[in-house]
Amino acid sequence: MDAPFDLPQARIGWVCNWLVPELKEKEAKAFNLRDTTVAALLRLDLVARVDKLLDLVAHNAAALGRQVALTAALPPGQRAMRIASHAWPCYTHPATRPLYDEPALRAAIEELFPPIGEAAVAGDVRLSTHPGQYCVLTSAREEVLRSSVDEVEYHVELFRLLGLAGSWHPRGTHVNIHGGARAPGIDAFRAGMSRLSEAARNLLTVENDEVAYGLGDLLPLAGEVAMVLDLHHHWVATGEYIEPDDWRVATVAASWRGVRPMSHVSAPREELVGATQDLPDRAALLAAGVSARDLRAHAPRLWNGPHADWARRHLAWSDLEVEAKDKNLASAAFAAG
DNA sequence: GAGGGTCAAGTCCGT
DNA sequence: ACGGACTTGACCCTC
Repeated sequence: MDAPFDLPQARIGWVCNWLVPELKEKEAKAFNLRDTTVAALLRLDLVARVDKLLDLVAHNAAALGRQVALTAALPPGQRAMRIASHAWPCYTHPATRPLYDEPALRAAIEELFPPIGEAAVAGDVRLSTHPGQYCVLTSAREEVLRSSVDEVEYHVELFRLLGLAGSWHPRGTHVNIHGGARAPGIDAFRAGMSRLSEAARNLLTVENDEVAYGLGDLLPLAGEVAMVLDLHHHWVATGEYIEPDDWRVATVAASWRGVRPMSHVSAPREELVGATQDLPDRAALLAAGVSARDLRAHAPRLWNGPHADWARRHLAWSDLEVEAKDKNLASAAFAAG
C-alpha cells in the first residue's frame, strides 16, 4: 500500500532470451543463461556436481549482467526484461538443492548476483520472472503445493539477492504465475498464497490463462494480489479485444496499488490467419476449422498492424512484455513500430 | 562437429 | 485410462 507510482515511464519488455542473429551459436551463448538437468548432475560425483554448478552459476551471472547492461542501454521505453528461471540450475529439486549449501557455491552466488541488481536499479531496468507450468499454488496435492511454494520462494530469493525484495513490487519487480488447477477453485489460490513468505506475497502476480483461470475468474483476487493481464490468452479464451478503458482493466490496474502494471502480448501465427492485415477474428478462424489449441501458439513477431496498434494502446495504463519467438528482436520491432 | 535421445515437476483435453 | 500438448528448447552423449 506504500508504493507511489514509481515507474511513470511506459515500457516494452523482452523475455528470457537475448537473440543476436549476427553471432554464431557458440558466441551467442554468452548472452544467455545456461542450464543442466538433475539426471546429468546426479551422474557426477559430489565434487564434480558442485564444480559444474559453480561453472553454470558463474556463466549465468555474467550473462545476466550482460542482459541487464544491454537493456539499460535501450531507450527508456524498452527497459524491461524477464529473467530466465534457471539462473541457479536445479535449485528447487530435493536431490540437488543441498548442493547449494556448499560454502563455495553459496559464496559465489552471494558475490556475483547483488551487483547485477545494483546495475538494474542504476540502469532503470524493470525485472520479472515467470515460474513454469509445474508451479501450481491451487493444487489439491500437498507435495505439489509444497514444491510450488518452494519454486516461488526460489525466485524471491533470487530477487532478494538482487536487492529487489522486501516491499511491494519494488521498481515493478514481480514473480508471475498462473492460477493453476481449475477444480480446486480460487480459494485454493488464497490457501496457497497463505503458505508463502511475506516477501513472496509482495512480489507475486497472477496471470490469466486460456483454459483454467480467465480474466473474469481472477478478478476476485484483485484486492489480494497484483494481476497480470495476458491480452493474447484473453483473446484466445473469448475472442475479445479488450480495450484500455474497460472496467476489468481498471480492476487489474488497481490491483498493483500504485505500481505500474505489467501485461503480456503476443500474436497468433500468421499462417493460421492468412495474408490479411485485418484484425484476426477468432470466431471466423474457429468456424474455418482452426483449432483453439493452434491459436495459442506465439508468432515470431507482432506481425499484424491493427493488432499491434491495439496492443500499443494498452501502454496507456500498463507496461507490456512481448512473448514472441523472436524475443528481443520482436520487442524492439514492436517498440519501433 | 553432428545427430539423436533426454529432460524434475502438473494439468487438461481428446481419444 | 492413457498419450500428447502446453513451454520450446538446450543439454548430454555417442559416434
